[in-house]
Amino acid sequence: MGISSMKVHQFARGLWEHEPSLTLGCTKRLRPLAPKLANSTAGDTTTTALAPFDLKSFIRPESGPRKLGSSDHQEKKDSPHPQVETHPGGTRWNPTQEQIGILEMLYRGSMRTPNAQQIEQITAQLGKYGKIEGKNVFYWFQNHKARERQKQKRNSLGLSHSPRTPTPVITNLGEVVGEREEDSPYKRKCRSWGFDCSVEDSVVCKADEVVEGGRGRTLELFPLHPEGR
Amino acid sequence: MGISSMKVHQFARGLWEHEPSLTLGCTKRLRPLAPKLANSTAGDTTTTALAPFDLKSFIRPESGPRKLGSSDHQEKKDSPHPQVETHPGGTRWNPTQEQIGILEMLYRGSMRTPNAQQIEQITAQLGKYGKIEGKNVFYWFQNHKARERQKQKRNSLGLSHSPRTPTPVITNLGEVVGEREEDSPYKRKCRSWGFDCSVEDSVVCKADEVVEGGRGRTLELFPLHPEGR
DNA sequence: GCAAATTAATGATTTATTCAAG
DNA sequence: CTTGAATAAATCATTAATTTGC
Repeated sequence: MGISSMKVHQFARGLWEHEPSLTLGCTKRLRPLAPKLANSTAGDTTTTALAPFDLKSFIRPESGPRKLGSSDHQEKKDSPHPQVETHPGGTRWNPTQEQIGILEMLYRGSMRTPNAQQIEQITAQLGKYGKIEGKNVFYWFQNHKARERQKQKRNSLGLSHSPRTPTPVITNLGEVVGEREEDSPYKRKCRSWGFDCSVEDSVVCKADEVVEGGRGRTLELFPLHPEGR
Repeated sequence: MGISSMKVHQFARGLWEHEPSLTLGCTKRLRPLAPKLANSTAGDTTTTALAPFDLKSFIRPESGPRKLGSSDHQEKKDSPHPQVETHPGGTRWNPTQEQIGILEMLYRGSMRTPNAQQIEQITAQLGKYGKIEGKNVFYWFQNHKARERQKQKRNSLGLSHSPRTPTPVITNLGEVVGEREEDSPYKRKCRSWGFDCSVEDSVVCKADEVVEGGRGRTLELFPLHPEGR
């Protein structure tokens, strides 16, 4: 019984994003919105100041206590020293253009499900352009692949290439065909999970260390795999 | 099935070797207007040595697990039939009675989706009874939960109405939407990937070290693939 | 001109399926 | 057949471009 409903949830905060001081604020990524092109931003207004602390973050999700009946021991996740929270918990990866560019390039190059080793290296490389972890790379490929697929499906479906057919027929119930993409689905299994570099804090991943420093032994992670042999 | 992927993306490989002049296609997030990427983060140190980004390294010619003598190409992951034979030696986890017993106990104790830390500890404990890895624990819970659920579903279905039928809501797609199990389904998010114990090769995870050594923070995980061994 | 409200995009998780070892 | 392993689909959750109101 433990209980302890301590929420493991801590406050999020995007810290690493220091000020946008000079230059214009176009550092940011693109708009997630509709693909319309319109440049905005531009550098005139000095305002770029991003929101101070705005945040609806106040809306804290209130994550429920994950009750685990696990026996004994509760975590001691909280930090004794309230430092700037550098904790991973709340902030999600926010890829830079360089990172996205590289990932897309790899994707176009037919990479779909990189293995641990590849992820490790990609992460190391991308780490040069901004904070990033292996899981981000892993997820990126998963999501990109999936969304690319659904986009294509949607296209082939509703919009057969009829020059002018304003009324794309929407499939009733029949789902789309189930053909498996050539590049993807279920084909071979066997993959071992890996381990890997420990990127920490708000510090950017140091590629070099990660890649080369094999000696320190990397910590591993969870679904991990030993096998190296 | 099969079929062929005639088109190969090999050419892509060459692509990767290009320099960082990448084009960064603005497929999505990128915006044509964006003044190139270099500005990574603006104001901070521009030092940047920005690495050149050589993807070549990703495709590491062969570094992986040494697969003795087998010379194969690692390129084109697209291969229709990647004969990635798994490991000849049989590698899948073969749980012992004690391990299963403990896992089931935990399951009955309401544990469904242990987080990294928990997995870490469980693994450590179970490691006392036989070789095991974090991923095994992870998968066990996933599978057990899923199968337990489908078993129940099957029962309630074939068994006509049970004492109390929740009357599941069915969507037009035929999907059942009604209530989600109280246990698990999609409700809370937030889990941290984890990190974790460093299991060394074939060595069993040492609980003590793992548990206490907790300095790890966020590590990550991902799949890796052994290419055979 | 700015900032809250909208909204599309997409990062992160969980569940459903499928494959395959034993 | 049972079940460990792995991938794809569905979903949740957060971010940032765009809209809207002042």
